[in-house]
Amino acid sequence: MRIATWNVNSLKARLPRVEAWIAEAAPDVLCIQETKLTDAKFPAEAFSALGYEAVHHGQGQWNGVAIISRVGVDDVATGFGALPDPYEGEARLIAATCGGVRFVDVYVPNGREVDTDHYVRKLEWLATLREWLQSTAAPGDPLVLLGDFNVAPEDRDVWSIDAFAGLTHVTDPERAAISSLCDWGLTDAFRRVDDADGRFTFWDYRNGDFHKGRGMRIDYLLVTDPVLERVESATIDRDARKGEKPSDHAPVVVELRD
DNA sequence: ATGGTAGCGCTGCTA
Repeated sequence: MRIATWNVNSLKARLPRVEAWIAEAAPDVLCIQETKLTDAKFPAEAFSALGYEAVHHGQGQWNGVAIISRVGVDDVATGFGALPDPYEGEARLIAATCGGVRFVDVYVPNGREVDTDHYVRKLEWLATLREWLQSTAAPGDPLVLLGDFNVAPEDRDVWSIDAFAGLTHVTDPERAAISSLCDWGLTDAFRRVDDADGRFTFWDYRNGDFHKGRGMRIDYLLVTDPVLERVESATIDRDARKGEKPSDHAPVVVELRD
């Protein structure tokens, strides 16, 4: 089974690129973030034309997450259920079971600047995610928590740690929140098979960052042990960041043995 | 080169 995560930065602006990528990469399950659409405007028929079922959780203008699958979409859930959401009203989580694996697709809040209200609520959102996970799933389940985490787990996951001094995405509390998720029973599937530096999934549109190699690895797939033992390969599709109207993120693809 | 990009939606916010 081939699974992928991709922050598309507006599905309206990116639909032609997403359709082309699906046709070429042929994922079984693609989880996307930042659709920036209402549910009413989600182009489900574009995906059914390619042989995929899709479920979407959106609000319009900002955020929005979707799961696109050709191996079924069952038991769909959105948001944190009964738990209070520090970003109430923002569409940042959708979960579904596809091909026997539970997928939890997240768009973690950016946090803007350290020690602001947004940053504090980002940490609370991640703590809530851990609590929600613990109350709705077990580490022995085949599960993938994937998406745009807006946290670079290690110094080598940014192009220059010095350039990030005092900024969000690399602070100890943010990294501790990701570690806490992993402590529950998750492992970074990409790092399991690729230990190299300079592996990035996001490059800011500004300053020509992509062409200068100034990126960050903030999109990943955290998997439980039953999925980890099936991981065959993990790649970042940098080509998807090139060409006409690219997203500022590249897709991350993980191949699982059957 | 002391500014640069992109998307949303129409003024300035978000990333």
